[in-house]
Amino acid sequence: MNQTIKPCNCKDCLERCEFFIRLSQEELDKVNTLKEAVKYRKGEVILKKGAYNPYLLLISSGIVKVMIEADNDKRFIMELLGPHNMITGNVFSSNVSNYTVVALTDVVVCHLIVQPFIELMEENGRFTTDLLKYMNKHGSDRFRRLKSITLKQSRGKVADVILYIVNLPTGNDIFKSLTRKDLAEMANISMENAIRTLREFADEKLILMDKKDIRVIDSDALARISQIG
Amino acid sequence: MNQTIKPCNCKDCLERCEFFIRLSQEELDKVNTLKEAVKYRKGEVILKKGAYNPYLLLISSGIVKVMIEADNDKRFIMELLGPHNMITGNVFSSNVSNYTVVALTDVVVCHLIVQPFIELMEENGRFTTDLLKYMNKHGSDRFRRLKSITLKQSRGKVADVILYIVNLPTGNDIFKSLTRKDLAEMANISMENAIRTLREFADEKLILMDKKDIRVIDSDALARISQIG
DNA sequence: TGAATTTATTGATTTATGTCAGTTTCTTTA
DNA sequence: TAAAGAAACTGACATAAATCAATAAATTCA
Repeated sequence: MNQTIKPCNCKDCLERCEFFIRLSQEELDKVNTLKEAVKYRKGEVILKKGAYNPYLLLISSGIVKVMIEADNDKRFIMELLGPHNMITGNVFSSNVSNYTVVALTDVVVCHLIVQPFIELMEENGRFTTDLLKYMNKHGSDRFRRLKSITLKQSRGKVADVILYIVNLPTGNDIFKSLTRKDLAEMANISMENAIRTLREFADEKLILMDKKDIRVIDSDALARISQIG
Repeated sequence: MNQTIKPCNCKDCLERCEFFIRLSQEELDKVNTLKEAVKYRKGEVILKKGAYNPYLLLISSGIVKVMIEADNDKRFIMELLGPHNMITGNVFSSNVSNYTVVALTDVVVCHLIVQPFIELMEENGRFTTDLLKYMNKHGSDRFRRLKSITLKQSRGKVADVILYIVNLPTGNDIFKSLTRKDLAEMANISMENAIRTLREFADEKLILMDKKDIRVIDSDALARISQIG
């Protein structure tokens, strides 16, 4: 079962988030009192679409996948997030989550209740502006993903997923936590198609596959495949 | 050629945007001095992906389509926006646009230069919070679109596009401004596929097609098709 | 450790959807 | 108003990618 620790034991998790720098110590202390840390084991659901969720989720440690789900069990993984990222989702416009968050590794998530947070935002424009910029930047990443999904075919999509993952701050070893199904759901193609495309890339010596581990050999070639779609 | 009118002649275009309500008259006046209105004719490009763009775009009148483009000429129309909507895009994190905006009808767009705007945001947390909520709400719409594109097949996608359009504030008559290619690019399928699917819906008496005009007859059935994907 | 379960892989087949080519219908404008 | 061009449509065909089925490999855990 998940363990709730309160107050949060990750004292620096706010300071580590880029958009909290404009808060005074006093404000930081206030936010800290709102925090509630929860541990999740690999594979556990952190947040389910349709669930009541008035929280901002601050990843303290570990990696999560953020995805959308259909009523059949089709899924699309929008993004992977590691430490010091915040999942805002639709919490500023609704208390019902429209996405699902699952732990890819053991994870500690700090929950920040949104209402007092909004009060802080209203009081401190600099902070809110930084937050908005932060969200905007992440929007650009999602934009690139959207472009991949809507405008490319399998090879381009899989190349993009590989490049997306190796460029994450947490980097290369994330592959060990991802199943083939995960990769397929990131590329929005079938698992078999993903496997075959990875095999192709390996045969073409663009990547090296060892069990789940994937290492990029020819980054330029992957970028070219991404480019042509 | 486009006509630049400065200062902007649409005095109320700020007041009409929901997120400007928390500005004082003084602040509003300040923003008004930053505004530059530009007229575009139907079909003209308002903003091109890759172009330098340090502006927030405020739609004063008319309808625009916001889309992403590949290097080949494949396109995906993300959203349609009408009067009193603001296109923020990625302007808070980059001055190079990653999307293209095209006028679907004759359009007047107010350009707001971003830097002084950001200063205002930093000074007025209430305003910035409202703006962020506004963006978040629009994010939810995009979310629904993403869900449609990634998890459904043609019939579900086309049903979603129809429902999306008829639920826009500007409503039903937008269809008159949209080509079959536009509808296809909204559903992210080929034009021929879109045409055939629309024909199906018409044969099944779910919609009524008269030239470009589309009228929904059986909204529930469309919702059901949307539901099952 | 070994049985059970999940995950990965491969080949065969089907299918949804895209592409192409030709025709008709609209729209524009000279 | 006629001619030219663009958009809409239709049918035939090609193909990328999904699905199905069967096997192999890896993990889990009792």
